[in-house]
Amino acid sequence: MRGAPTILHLDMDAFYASAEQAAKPSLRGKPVIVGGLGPRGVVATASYEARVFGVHSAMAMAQARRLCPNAAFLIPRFTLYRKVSDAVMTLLHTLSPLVEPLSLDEAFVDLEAGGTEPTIEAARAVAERLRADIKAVTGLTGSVGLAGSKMLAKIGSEQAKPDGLVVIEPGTERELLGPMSVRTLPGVGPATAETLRRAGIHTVAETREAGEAELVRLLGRAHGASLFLMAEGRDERPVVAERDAKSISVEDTFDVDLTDRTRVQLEIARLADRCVRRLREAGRSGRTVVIKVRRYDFSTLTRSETLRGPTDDPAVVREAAARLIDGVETTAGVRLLGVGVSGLADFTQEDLFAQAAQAAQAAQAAEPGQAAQAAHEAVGDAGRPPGPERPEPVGEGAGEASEDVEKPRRWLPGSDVRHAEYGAGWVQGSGVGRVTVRFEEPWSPPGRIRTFPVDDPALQPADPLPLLRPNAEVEPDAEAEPEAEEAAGQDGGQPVTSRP
DNA sequence: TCTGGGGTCCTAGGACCC
DNA sequence: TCTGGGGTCCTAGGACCC
Repeated sequence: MRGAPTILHLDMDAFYASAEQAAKPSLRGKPVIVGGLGPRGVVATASYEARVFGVHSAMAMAQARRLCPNAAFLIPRFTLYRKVSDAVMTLLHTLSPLVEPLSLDEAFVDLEAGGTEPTIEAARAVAERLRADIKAVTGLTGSVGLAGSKMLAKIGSEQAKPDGLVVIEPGTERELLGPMSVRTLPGVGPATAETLRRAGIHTVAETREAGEAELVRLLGRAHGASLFLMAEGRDERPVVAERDAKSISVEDTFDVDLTDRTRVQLEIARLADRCVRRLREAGRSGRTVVIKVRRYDFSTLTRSETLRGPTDDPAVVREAAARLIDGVETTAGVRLLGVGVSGLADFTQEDLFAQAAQAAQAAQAAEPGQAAQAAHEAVGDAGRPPGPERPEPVGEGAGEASEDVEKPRRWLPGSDVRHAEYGAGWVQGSGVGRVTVRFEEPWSPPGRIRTFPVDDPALQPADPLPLLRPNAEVEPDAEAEPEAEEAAGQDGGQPVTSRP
């Protein structure tokens, strides 16, 4: 707890939906729903106009369509969101070296570590300027909470939404928290809330009154103790700059349950390859391979296998995943499959080579019986030596030949296109051999719709346009804050993203 | 047309070791 | 042969978060 509100929490407002409205002038002021568009999709973000109809994150897309049939339904465009996010995070780093991102659209900043004077006035001034800079650099709005702890800063930004700033003055925390729902506290989800409700605990004040011993009895050691501290407004968790990932995983939900065993095995192999691709992009390797299976009835199980040493070899991960799925009954139907890797190490391929040699030495030094055992463990059931043997390119040729086959182009609603004659636009919808495109740019007036055959060669997929017109004057408080200007103009004053 | 995808942390039991 | 106690690793599941 601090005497001054120098912990800042930033939360961008309806981030994905707002980015889409900024990119697509015809959608401004209208309900926009971003999420999975398949039969089993869920809502990722709903614009405020759509929330009026009761649509919210994590809702089944089918229900969202019933509640708000006239909304624009769009697939997420993570490339765009990541670029906007990078620009925002760059602004945050001008405030302090201690920036802790929680997701693409959310972060904590320790202003005191960045040299902001520890007073309400100074913190408020920094936050107001940040909000203005975010607006200038991205065209989007973010809400900010300022408080003496992470928990209160986050509660503040929630109260500030949309497009606001709330300062929670140190000393007022207990009074503020008392009447709030216990669901407000971090770590209290549906299950914990239900446990507490059965014990007659609904508010933060009641949580406090229950006492630590009672909370520990109800919720277990760690959870009970931390909940009691939070309820008292005591939160000493420091802002920590980004930590290394501890696991990497990929998963797919299928439009129709899988029952064919061979298909299940094929999908597991593809997922393993995708997972390793991500692992390698991150420059990491992993030691424990996990598969996840969600069955037709939504029951979910995981199976894992820990290797002798870390690997980033697609064949090794594929084979481990294959062994694991072998032990899982799937005949009744599978709706989701996943493959993940944990126990991550920073090793690159070369490091692993040295490590494998070391492991071999260690095995030799051990008693013969143990060495045999160690070798067996390292190899699993596949009869292969430990370590990063048989390096192999991931991707093409890595058991995914079918992906190279020319597929019919799919025009997903919301995706960017470019037409040889009409220029930049986005897919509004498609069906029965036709695709409808609206031609507009983020800085143009709302544009017109045209329809083409899906295989029209003049129509091509495109990269997202920047949200603000390239080379537009961007002056986030230029004279007062040269650092912010630099952040805004990484590529010569062009904000957020660049045109292909 | 019920329920995504990517993560983190905690718990608990058994193996194994000292 | 009536029987410890702690520490770590592994596996599986569950709650929670965005």
